[in-house]
Amino acid sequence: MIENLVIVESPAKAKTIEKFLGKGYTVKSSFGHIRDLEKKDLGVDIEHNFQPQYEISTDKKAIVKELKALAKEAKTVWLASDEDREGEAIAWHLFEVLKLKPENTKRIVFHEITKDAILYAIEHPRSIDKNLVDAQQARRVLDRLVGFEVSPVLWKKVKPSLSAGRVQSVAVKLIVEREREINAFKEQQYYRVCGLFETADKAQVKAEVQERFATKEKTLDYLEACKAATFTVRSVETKPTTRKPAPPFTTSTLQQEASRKLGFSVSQTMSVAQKLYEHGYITYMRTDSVNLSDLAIQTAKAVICETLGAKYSKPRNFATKTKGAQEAHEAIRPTYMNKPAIDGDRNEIQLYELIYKRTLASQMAEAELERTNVVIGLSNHNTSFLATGEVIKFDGFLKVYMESHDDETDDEDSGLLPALAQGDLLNRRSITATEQYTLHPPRYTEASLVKKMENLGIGRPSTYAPTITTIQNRGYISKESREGTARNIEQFELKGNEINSTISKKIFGAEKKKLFPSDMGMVVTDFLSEHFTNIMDYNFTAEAEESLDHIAEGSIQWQKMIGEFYNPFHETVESTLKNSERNSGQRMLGNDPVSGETVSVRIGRFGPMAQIGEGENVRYAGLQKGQLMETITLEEALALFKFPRKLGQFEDKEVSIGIGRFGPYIKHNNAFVSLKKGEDDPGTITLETAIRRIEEKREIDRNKQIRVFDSGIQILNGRFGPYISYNKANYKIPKTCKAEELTEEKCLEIIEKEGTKKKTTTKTATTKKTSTTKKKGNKK
DNA sequence: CAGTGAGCGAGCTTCCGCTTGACTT
Repeated sequence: MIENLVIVESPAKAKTIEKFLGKGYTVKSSFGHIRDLEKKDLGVDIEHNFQPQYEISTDKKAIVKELKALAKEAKTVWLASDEDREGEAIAWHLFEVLKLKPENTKRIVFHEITKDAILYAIEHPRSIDKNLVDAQQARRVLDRLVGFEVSPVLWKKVKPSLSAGRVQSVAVKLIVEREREINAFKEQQYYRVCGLFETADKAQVKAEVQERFATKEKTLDYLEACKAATFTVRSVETKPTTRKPAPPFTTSTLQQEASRKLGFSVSQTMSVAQKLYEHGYITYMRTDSVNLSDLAIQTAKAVICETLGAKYSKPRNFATKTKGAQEAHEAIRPTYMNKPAIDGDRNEIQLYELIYKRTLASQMAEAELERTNVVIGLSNHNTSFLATGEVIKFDGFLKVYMESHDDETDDEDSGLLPALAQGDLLNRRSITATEQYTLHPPRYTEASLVKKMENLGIGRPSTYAPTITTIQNRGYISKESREGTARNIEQFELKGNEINSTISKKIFGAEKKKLFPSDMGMVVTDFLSEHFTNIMDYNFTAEAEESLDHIAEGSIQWQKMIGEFYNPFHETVESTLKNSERNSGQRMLGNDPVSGETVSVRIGRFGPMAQIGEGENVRYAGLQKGQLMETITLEEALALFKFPRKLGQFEDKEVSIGIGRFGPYIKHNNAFVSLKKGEDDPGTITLETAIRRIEEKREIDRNKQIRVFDSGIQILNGRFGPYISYNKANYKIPKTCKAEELTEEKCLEIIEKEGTKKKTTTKTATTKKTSTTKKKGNKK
């Protein structure tokens, strides 16, 4: 017999709360939602007022059974899921599924896991807010209807297995639109002019001309003018400013800062944060709130006063401004503010330090700065130089933490300026004019996409990372790094009475871990934008949220809202299925100068491809990595048909050059060797070089083999250490075995064990395999 | 992984938000 059963969402939370409540309370976790719409079917009974068809999720069967048993013998059941829409729904599903009785069930909520907050909650129970639950049901049903009615349209009209949804489709659209802005961007050349001056007491001043010079001629004219000019300080203006610390972390801002400062991916940040949370080092990591508990504010204050002094302390609480924020939790902060460092692996230590400093800084005084602008005039020209200086009078929060920004440039040197006064004459040391190019809008990183989504109110803290993974898995977008190309940059330097010109190389267009749309992403975005304009609208979610708020207030019935959406929506689905063409994104590029036939690109069964002609003499070639159907030129498309290129014979077998999914390769005797990046060009590589590459590859392969058995079993040295290769499948070697000492029998044993394991575990891998074997079977 | 791009038809795919593990090539 137990006195009280308390059910929360997270097991880590359960542990903490159990400690606070002590004897008489059993605290359990539901591990999130326990029930959801039917997995297989639509799960919504359209005919009967959108009645949701719920089922207990397979991975929750065991926990539901356990909770049921405990609830039965408990005197009072406390439903303590989060205080937001989803949390309220979880409480309601628990109530329904566990068959709880109203007279001994109590609903409690708290925003922070502190003893006071929990005890207060226990003293102030309420009942389940059915209106809020209905808002959640509407949200759930809406997402299901959109996802499960639009995706099948894509299967029919574009390609099987594709997906569409309220959140993911808009996320892809953001990336597609950005790519198009970049393609449409017209870069402009200009010159930037900087000067180095000297005061009478030999102090140096760096300044920049406020104007951009559009041409080389104008730039050189200006430098000529500088030759004869005298330079005078026209004005000195000093203004005190302050800088405020950023609020403590939410999921989104943590992902952004961890990306900028630590180079973490969005999902990496979340898994490291999860570990910190499970260890009890930080508060909950999926939150949209910047709120801190009073306890946290008080302990931060104590820490700051003790270690840095009272003048550094300025306790504050921040207001959440994010659209659609639900604020069920606190901001992400250290559990104990008096713990500046933790034990853990490198990533955990770094992320904790980031969270610690950010939280502490948020409770610190503003930094006081003094910004100085000095205008330097020329005697013979009305364009002036501007020197800026920034002096920190009081560092305040900057002592521990400074937020980073996406568009940071490192060449901004606004440090200390020497004492200058109006009318001071300055000596010209040197003036340099450097060729520049305007930059296209930046591609999204994972983290900047999350920021954008949050601004639009699309997605939730628990879904940012999974959504980004999904749209990559579907092949709509990919995270890539590109090397960029070197370009000659001209620089003119005026020193004394001479102007010297130098040329230096600078890399342009380099991208690091940026999000690029694929052809499929673009075709699907266009298709959806054409037929489902309202869902693709950036305001769709925001407007839906407004309706959900009305449901939560009790002013509309949830089925009414869904009905108003569904009826016209379903008609669009039907008419699109009936009337729209299959969409392969085909684009005509022109005519082949040799045959005169048309050249086009489109998405084929195996991805984007180029095509010459139609009917009998049709020829195909796949597009290369980095090429987009939207931007490929006729010349680039024609070049794809030059492969495979025959080079000649080696060891009585033909050597040819081809271009595959992973770039250009050499084919010889059914073996494949990649060309060397940056050195070999597939269009011009000679037989001699190709043979050298083949021989290099053979040498590497020889070193790869640890042991080879007659049965075909091989022990190889791979990227992740030694492994067993047999019948084109790879097997992991258990840590207890030494690769060099493995016998053939032992290998077979491992293969058998791994083989049977695979069937039960990796679902995605097995389904993929069956689909490919099917295709092969069909061909024969 | 190194090429492919036909057509038929069965059977499958798919959403967003709550939670953790159990996966490792």
